[in-house]
Amino acid sequence: MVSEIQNSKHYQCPVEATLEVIGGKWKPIILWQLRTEKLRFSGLQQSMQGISPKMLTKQLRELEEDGLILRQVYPEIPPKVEYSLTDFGKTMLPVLDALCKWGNEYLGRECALGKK
Amino acid sequence: MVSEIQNSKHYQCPVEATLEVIGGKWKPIILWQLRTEKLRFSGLQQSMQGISPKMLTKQLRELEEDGLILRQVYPEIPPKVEYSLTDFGKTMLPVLDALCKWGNEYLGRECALGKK
DNA sequence: CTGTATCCGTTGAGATACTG
DNA sequence: CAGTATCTCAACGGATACAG
Repeated sequence: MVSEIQNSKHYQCPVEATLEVIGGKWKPIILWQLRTEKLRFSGLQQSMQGISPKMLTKQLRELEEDGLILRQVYPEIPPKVEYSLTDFGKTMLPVLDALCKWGNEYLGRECALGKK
Repeated sequence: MVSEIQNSKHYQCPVEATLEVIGGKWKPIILWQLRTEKLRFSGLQQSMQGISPKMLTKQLRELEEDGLILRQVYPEIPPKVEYSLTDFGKTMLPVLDALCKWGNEYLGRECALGKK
């Protein structure tokens, strides 16, 4: 998918490419939740009030294809799957941080990633 | 609109609020184009290959409502309208820059806002 | 020149029920 | 538990024609 973006599209500005990867309603939140800890499917679902399993699956698959998150399947009964950020995924934490900080000024609230 | 966002929604993370303002297919590009110069409606349309007037109008109105851009109407015939970033709008240039830089690494290309 | 109005297809996204 | 499958509605977004 990364290669598809590189090959098939041309952008006015790389911002577009970035937003194609981390944009949308749910992806930023998923990445946000994973910034500090591994989470299971059900854990993510609880963290994100209101997302349907269909949507969550879709977003997770796309993030996985783009190499931002890792999906670890434990072959147990009942099944267990853990999601975490890859090293590549971690490279965009500063970007999320920037978005977060601007949102704070905009909303006048505090940000969990906080001071650094 | 800003107040609507502040009042009616609650976010898991301020990132959501930020993306609600600068997200989408066209807004980042509009802001990008306006980062260095005032532009007229037709100028923006040319800069952004393929956008329909309807879409451009809609995005511009929303950015204006959110206080990011200024719309200056010159009461002439033929009409002339110039769009520019407000001071508030300029506060998100660093954010766009962060998105841009990550896109560059991701795409391996250069960014127009450049080194700083 | 700067938009509106209309039509239309595609994608996003929620609700719900169900499966291995 | 971790998803799929299906249905549904709304929002996004393109094309085009037209108006002040």
